[in-house]
Amino acid sequence: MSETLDTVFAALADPTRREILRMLLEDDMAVTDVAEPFEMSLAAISKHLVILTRAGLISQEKRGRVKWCKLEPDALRDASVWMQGFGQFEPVNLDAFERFLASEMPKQD
Amino acid sequence: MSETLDTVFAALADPTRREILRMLLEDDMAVTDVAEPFEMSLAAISKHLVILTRAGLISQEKRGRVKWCKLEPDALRDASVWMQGFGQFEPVNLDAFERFLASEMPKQD
DNA sequence: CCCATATTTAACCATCTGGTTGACGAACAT
DNA sequence: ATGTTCGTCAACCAGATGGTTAAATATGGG
Repeated sequence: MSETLDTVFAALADPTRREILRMLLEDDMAVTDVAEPFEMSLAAISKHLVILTRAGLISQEKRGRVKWCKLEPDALRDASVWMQGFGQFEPVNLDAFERFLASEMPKQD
Repeated sequence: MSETLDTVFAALADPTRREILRMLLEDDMAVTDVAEPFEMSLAAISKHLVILTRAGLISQEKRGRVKWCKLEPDALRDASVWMQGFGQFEPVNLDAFERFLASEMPKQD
């Protein structure tokens, strides 16, 4: 059903990949620049970027020789929604959903 | 840094474990009852429960022969906070919410 | 064309994962 | 005491994961 959650959560389960996402939060980056602060090969980083891309968490666009990596935070939405379902512990009934909705609605911007 | 995020996200990256959490949202359950709806061995479910326990997402308490599993939704807080750092995706829209609802419904076909 | 830069691919390796079956221990019931 | 139910443990397996190095594939610049 939601293979997306599988791949998103799996992608987030690695500290290197979370750090990459954090870096991309500041700005788009070329693959080489993403790799620079890590003490691992460029090939390893390239693999991590593939995993992040397949999870939809980043997108990559090639301009010339350089492939730019861009954060795609929308991909976190489903996962975030799933997790927030557990924030309202207690019942799983519609009341909880309504409270959830009510608490989210005003923040529409 | 936070090994916790590793284990929490890794625990969430499996559909069986997410379904177990969903079941526990309704009520505490014995291990055997957790395993019942799944088409896999009790031993396999037992392993999944260990992973969820180590991630802090559930707790287990033995009363007599029966080991009860209890959801610990607080463990999701750190992960949730981390994700909200990417909060460019503004809150939850109804579309996403409907998907959440659907995921909470008992499986059909 | 030749060379350097940017990135991926290929082959390999060690370890982790998710599943199996079967044996085991612990707690109850009769 | 014997057996049954509950759950874990041990050994095993196939496949995924995270890393390596070395070769290959663009692309851009003298």
